[in-house]
Amino acid sequence: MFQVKTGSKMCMNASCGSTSTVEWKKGWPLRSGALADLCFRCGSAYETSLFCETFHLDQSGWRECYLCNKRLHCGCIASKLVVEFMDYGGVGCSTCTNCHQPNLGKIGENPGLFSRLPMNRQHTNGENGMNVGKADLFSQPLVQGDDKREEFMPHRGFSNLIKTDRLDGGEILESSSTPSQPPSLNMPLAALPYSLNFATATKKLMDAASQPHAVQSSSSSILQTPSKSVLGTPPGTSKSAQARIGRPPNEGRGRSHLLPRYWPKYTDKELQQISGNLNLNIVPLFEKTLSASDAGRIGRLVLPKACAEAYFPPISQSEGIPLKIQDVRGKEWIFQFRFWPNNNSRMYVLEGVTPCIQSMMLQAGDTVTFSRVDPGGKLIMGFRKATHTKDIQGCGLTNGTLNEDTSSSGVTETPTSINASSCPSQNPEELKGLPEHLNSNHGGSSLKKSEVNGVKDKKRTRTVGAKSRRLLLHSEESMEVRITWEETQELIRPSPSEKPTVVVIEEHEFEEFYEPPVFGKRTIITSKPSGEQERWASCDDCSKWRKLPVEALLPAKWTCSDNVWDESRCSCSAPEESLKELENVLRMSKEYKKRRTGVSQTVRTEEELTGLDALASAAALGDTLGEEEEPATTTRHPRHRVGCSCIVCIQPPSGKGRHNSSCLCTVCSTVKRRFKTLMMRRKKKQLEREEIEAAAAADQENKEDGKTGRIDLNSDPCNRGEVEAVGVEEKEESGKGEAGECLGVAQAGDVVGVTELEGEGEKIGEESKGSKLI
DNA sequence: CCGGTGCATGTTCAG
DNA sequence: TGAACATGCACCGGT
Repeated sequence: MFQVKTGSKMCMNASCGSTSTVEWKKGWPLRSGALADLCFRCGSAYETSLFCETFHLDQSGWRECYLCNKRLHCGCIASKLVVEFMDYGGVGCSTCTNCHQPNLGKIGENPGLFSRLPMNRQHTNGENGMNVGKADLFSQPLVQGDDKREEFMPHRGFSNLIKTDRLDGGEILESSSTPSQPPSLNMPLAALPYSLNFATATKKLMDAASQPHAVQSSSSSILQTPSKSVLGTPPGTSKSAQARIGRPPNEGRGRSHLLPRYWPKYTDKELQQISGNLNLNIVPLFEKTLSASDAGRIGRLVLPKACAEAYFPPISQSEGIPLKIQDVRGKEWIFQFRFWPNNNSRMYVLEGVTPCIQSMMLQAGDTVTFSRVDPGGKLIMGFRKATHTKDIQGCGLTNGTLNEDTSSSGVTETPTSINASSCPSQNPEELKGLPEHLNSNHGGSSLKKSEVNGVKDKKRTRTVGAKSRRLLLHSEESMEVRITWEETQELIRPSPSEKPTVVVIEEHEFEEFYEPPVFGKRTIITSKPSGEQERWASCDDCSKWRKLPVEALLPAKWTCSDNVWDESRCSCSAPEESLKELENVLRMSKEYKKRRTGVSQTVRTEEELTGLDALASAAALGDTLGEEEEPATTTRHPRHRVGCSCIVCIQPPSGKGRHNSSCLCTVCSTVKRRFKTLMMRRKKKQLEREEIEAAAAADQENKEDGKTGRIDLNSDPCNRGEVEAVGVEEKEESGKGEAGECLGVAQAGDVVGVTELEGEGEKIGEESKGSKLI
């Protein structure tokens, strides 16, 4: 049940360097794949890769919080230092099962590994028996009142640890709870699952950073940790703030150690941005480049086994558990975290990720990042968009290999660093965006580019290899990248200096330009309930959305620094607009895209949208867009979305946004015109039907009278009339459709304020033109 | 028939 | 060589 093994390994602490005999325990009820060893000489923590095979707790077991390592916040010793972990949703610990006090608090209040020494001494077992924290306290699944814990403290040789100044609890607490701690300081801690030993890890990093020989050690993962100067430098002021540095696990190549490609590669700036956006302290855990399968519709994201076992809650059942993960915008998602048996092993997946992936507009090749919020332990999911291949291929530093980097996570995209670094013709300013290890001019690193993060490029990009790349290009999702001519039309703008010559052809006015058109930036126009319109554009550097005047016309390449309309947001460092507004814009962007795709696939092939559909689109669009806080679904029917033409969704809106009956806006006039035409058509049809019926009756009467003609028993005069009427209708319809007549049913005045995406006004018009009558 | 689910299999790569 | 992972595919249930 409980095993203790001893072994020998090199202490990672460069200042120690001893080949210590360490002791580790197999079978922590915490995480598989991550155990802590302690160097006998210096006390540095090891991370070993033993898999928890001895026993495996299910989620009903007793343990400490896997996320935040918190326990005993209530200070209730009688609770055996155990709390019941009730919520796997990323929330963290629940309440002490003994005193029922909430088990939430700040790290500083949390008795950490060594800060519990006074308490541990209560459990000290003999001269050398020492409680080293988790290893002792949670080596067994205990139930309340279980005192067997004392039997599982067979540690020997730890006495000197207690005496070590390094392991002073107060010092640890201070270092691990310092509020001003820069985010990067946490990164290496993240490599320690459960932040096992905050103090020693921090100390080790500091020691390593201060000792040149440690940095030179190619085998040490400390190589990739941020330098001391970086740690102490406010984000954004250091060139390293832009450095995308992989933060590796603490040590070694054990079986369950994270491969370098999963090391979180946040720049400090990104981390700061995320932390700022969420106002939280973010601890990067790992990241994964999306495969075609991950980004596909199947909605399953394959998790690296080691990462899943190291950072996600342990699961014993294949069905897994629901896992709550928050995205960088603060939206919470619940995924099913589960596994499949696979070759005597496990394959971990997150199920139900499609909506999240789509909301982030991710594709195969993009990267999702997983972080943890400390304190609290909430899981955060971010992302980084892959850059265009063309931006990288042929550029010197990356040697033509496909680099997954990067414009980054959601609201905090910073593509410039790697983009810039990829191009040989850089000025010194641009070089500031280089990761330190890529830029030999800074920091004196002599690493070759192919050895970035201690791993060859091909390894980093393995998951987007030739096969994946092919899939990437031809996957259905990626087809959206292929911009259509119709879409291109929207981006084309007359040359700014050009004045059009108006030519009238068959009573239609055309603008002629002699200069070739220029491409503009795609933007989104929204409307407030008041009717005021706003234009939104995404910065090409940081991808933040900026609110602009509706009359603003942007060049193809536009960044925050070009934002002459809003001085407070003319820099990429400026925060984005409110979340609500952004959600609205992003939703519209998505819907816009969807609508465009849908339109190109349906309307283009056949004018299937009826006048009612077009009307419903207009109504639903207006309804949705007119109300800023409305979700993507219509308020009428949660399952229906913009454009839905069902009877529910086309109901006239009520309350806010309703147009006055005298309104003469485009939509209202269209509705009125349709209504008028419809009434005329109905009247006409009725007349025709009456005429046909009368004719049929007369004909039958004649036949009966003459008794010479045969009666067609299969003929239904009414139906025949109906068919003929439909025929007439269709004929008439096509004619009117070509003439641009818009018909439909709706009550005039029932249309809400309509907000147009750029070009949508024409789009609706086009739909109407091609629409059939009802 | 279609989409979801669970598992199997082929490929890649680290040890 | 075996573990990890990407993806194919059979099965099953719902429509």
